[in-house]
Amino acid sequence: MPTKKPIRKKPQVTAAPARRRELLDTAAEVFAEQGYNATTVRKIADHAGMLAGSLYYHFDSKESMLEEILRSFLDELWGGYDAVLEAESGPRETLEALVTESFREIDRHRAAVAIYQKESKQLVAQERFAFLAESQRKFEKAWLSTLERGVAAQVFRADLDVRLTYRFVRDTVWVAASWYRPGGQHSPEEIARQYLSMVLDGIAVRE
Amino acid sequence: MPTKKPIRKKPQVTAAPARRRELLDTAAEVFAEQGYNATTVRKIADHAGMLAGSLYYHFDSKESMLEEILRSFLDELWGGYDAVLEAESGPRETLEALVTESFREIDRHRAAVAIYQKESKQLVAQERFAFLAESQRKFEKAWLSTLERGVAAQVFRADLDVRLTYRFVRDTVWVAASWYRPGGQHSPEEIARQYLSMVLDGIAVRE
DNA sequence: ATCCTTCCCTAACAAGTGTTTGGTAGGTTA
DNA sequence: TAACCTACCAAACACTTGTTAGGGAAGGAT
Repeated sequence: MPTKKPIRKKPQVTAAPARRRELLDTAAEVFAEQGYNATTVRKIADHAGMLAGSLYYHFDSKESMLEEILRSFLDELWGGYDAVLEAESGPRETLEALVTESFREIDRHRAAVAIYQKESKQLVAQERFAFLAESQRKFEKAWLSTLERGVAAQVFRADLDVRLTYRFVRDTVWVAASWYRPGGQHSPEEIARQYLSMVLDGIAVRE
Repeated sequence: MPTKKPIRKKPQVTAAPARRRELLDTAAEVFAEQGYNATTVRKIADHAGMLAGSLYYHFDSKESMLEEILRSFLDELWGGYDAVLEAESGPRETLEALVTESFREIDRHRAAVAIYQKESKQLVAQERFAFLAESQRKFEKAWLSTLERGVAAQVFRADLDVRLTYRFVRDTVWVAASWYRPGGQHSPEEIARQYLSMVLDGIAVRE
C-alpha cells in the first residue's frame, strides 16, 4: 500500500478571498511606501501581524503578490475606462471623463497606482508581467485617439505635438498618486476639475 | 619600533576625479534603469568592466555613490535655478525660464533626475540624505512664489489652486526624465516650448 | 635598481534574502 | 470521539547581498 503523500492543499486562488485581499492590501501599502525590491517578506508579515513563512500559506511567492495586486488594479481600471470609451462621446467629453475616472482610480487604488508608477518600467521586461505592456498599449491608444479626434474636430489645438501632449497629460494624472491622500482637502472630482481646467484652458489670463 | 599600520590610502574625495566621474556615470545609468535597491554593486562593476570589490577602492559604500550622484546633480541644478531667480524677471518670464532650465537639466542629467524622481521620497527619511529635503523646500518656494507673483500681477488665473497647480507643473516637468532620450526627436528647448504653450494657454481651441 | 603609488583582483565574511518543511492549536465535520 | 481542515508558528535552507582584507601587476619617481 503506497503511503499517501500529504500534499498540502494551499488555498492560493480557490479559497475564501477575504483574508487574501486583506493581506494583499497591506502588502500593497508596504510596496508603495518602500518600493518592491526594498520590501522584504518579513516586513509585510510584520505589518500583517504574522511571520514571514506564514505568508506562503496564502501566496506562493512575493512576486505573485505583486502580480495579483497589479492585475486586480488594472482589471478595475479598465472596467471604468471601457465604460467611458464605449459611451462614444465627443473628444472633449471623453477626455474629461478619462481624467476624472483616473483620479477616482487613484482615490481607490492609491497604493497599486504608486507601485505601477514606480515599478512597471522594470517589470514589463519579465514575461510574467507582459500584461502590463498590453495595458500600456491600450492606454496609449485610448488617449492618443481621443486627442487626435479632438484635433480633427477642431476642439483641440492643431499646433501641439499630439504625442508630447499625451505624455504630459498621462504623467501628470498618474503621478498625483505620489502626493494624493484620500480623505484630504480635495476630492478626486475636484482635483480632476482643476486639472482639466488647467490643461484645457491654460493657467495664463486671457486678454 | 612600532610596526607601521599599512593604512590604505583611498582616493575617495581627493584624488583625480576623472575615473570617479566615469564610474559614477555608469552607476547612475544602472541605478536609473534598475532602481537603486535592485542594483547590486556587482552589476555596477560589470558595467564598468571590473569586479565588485574593486569599486571600494574609489568609494566607501554603495550609498555614498548614490549620495554623490544626487549631490552633484543638485549642485548644478541650483546653479541654473539661482541664475534664473536672481534675474528677477516677471512671473511669466521666470516660469518660462524655470521650465526651460529644467528640461535642460533633464537633458544633461537624465539618469540622476530619474533616480531622484524614484528614490527621493524614501531617501529623505535618512539623515544622510537630508539635503534632499532642503532642496525640495527651496524648490517649492521658488515655484510657488513665482506662481503667486503671477496671480497677484494678474498674468496667471486666480481661480486655480496655486498649490495644486504647482504640483501639476512640477511633476509633469520632471517625469519627462522617464521617457526623454537625449539626441531624440525633440530638443530640450522644443519640449519646453511645447510644454509651456500647453500649460500657459491650454490645449483647447479658443473661440 | 628600488620604492611608491595607482588600480584592480581573489577570496572570503556576516547579514539578510525568499522560500520550504514539519508541526500544531483551534474550530468544523462525520 | 475521531478525523479533518484552516491558518498560523518555529526553524531551518540555499543563495545573494554589501563589504573587507591581502595581494599583485604596471608604471612613474628617486
